[in-house]
Amino acid sequence: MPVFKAPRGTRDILPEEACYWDWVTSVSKNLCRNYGYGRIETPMFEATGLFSRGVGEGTDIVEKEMYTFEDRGGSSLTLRPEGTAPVCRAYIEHGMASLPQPVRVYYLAPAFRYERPQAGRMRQHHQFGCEVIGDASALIDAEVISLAWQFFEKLGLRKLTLKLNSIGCDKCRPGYIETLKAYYEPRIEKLCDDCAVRMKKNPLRLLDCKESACQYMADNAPRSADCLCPECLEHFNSLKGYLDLAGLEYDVTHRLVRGLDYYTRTVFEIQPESTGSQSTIGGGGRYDRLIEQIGGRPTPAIGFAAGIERIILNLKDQNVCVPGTGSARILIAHTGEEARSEAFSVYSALQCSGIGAIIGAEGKSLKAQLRQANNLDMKMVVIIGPEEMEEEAVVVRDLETGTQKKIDRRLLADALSAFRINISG
RNA sequence: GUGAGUGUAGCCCAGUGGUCUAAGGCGCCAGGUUGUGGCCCUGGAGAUCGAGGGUUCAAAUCCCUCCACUCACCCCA
Repeated sequence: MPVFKAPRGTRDILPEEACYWDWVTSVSKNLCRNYGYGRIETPMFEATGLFSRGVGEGTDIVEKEMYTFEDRGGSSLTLRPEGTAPVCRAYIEHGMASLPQPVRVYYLAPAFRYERPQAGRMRQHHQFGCEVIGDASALIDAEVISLAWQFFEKLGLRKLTLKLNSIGCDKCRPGYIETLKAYYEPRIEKLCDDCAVRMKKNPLRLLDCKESACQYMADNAPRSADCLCPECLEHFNSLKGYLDLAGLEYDVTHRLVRGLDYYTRTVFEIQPESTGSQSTIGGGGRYDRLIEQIGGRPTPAIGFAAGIERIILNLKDQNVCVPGTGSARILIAHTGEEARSEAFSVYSALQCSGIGAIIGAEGKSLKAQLRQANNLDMKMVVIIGPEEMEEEAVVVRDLETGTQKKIDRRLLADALSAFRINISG
């Protein structure tokens, strides 16, 4: 018999960790409601071409990280490696261009990338993301960035920094890349092996090399923000103005570039102080060309995504208290066959009136049932045995004080309320 | 895809060739109170020692391969 394990890079979310997931999802939903974002969920897989065209042929995601397979009908499909391209596909497919613009949506969804797993890096991970489609203004950039920041604030995460940059548009970026190449060309001998490859393949990525020799060169390299065309410069400046108005602190990090090809103008990342080598818990940027690249009319847009597993790592790291997951706090114990049936009736009645409870295990001693109640952190035990059957009564025992009293069966629901049972706590 | 480290019950771990039919702690189950939890005492269940192969009279222990986890690189959430 083979022993089955969760596949590499995947993880079970167990009940003991569920409170963190509930916390992250409830914060994100409440926040999005306040910001006027509607929920969207796209399929877990899409036509492969959506990603190769949208994310970019040359990116690591497309080149070596996608879960691509052929279905029985011969179509090439890919497990969603990121959330933005599918949302744009849905925007086009459902004619959302004819809704009032911009369209604001958010999602909570798994993403799949075939990578070497590490702490904070899974083959299946979950993202909270939001996208605003159909508005090119810097005001919307500021909105998305402040939503992202608020999200982490409300979660209770501290010691985060917001990194911001502008990488220009189709008009000014080619010129910037030439400037960058011209800067690196005479220094090519000093570059590390990886950077020699980047020089040819994706010069922008030269900027975020971690080799110390390259770092120095990157620090002193020409900055994209200094090479922006007038429109991009204006956009970047007004964004910074809005962020100042919102009281958001940001570091303009000229070496911030991102690994997906579709970004234009604004890019940003939110980084925790440090959790291993995973330095980003959320990031995003503007992607004004993506929608036309996948077949829509030219439509500006901006988005943001955060990794839920990484958020949870940081919540634990920072000892953030999250609300407990609501759970039954009453156990109905019973001894004897007759009492068992009665216990089940009581149990059903409580459930019907919305009072959470669990029923004691059949065939276990009263002692065992009480021990179980204690181990499960129950607040209250209702005891029904032959004696109570005789008297049409039940015993209600408060496990915290150790006191109990016998009451008339019909008064049970009232009595439980009188004990101020907190069934959610 | 590259490099390094680790792998003994649900969890933490002892054990570095024979005394290991693998020890201890937490947790779980049960008894001590034949209708009462927590503390205490006692007992029990639970391990093909990550998997497969090899060396040896003898392997948890040495060697090889694979798998997984962790860390770093790469990249990203």
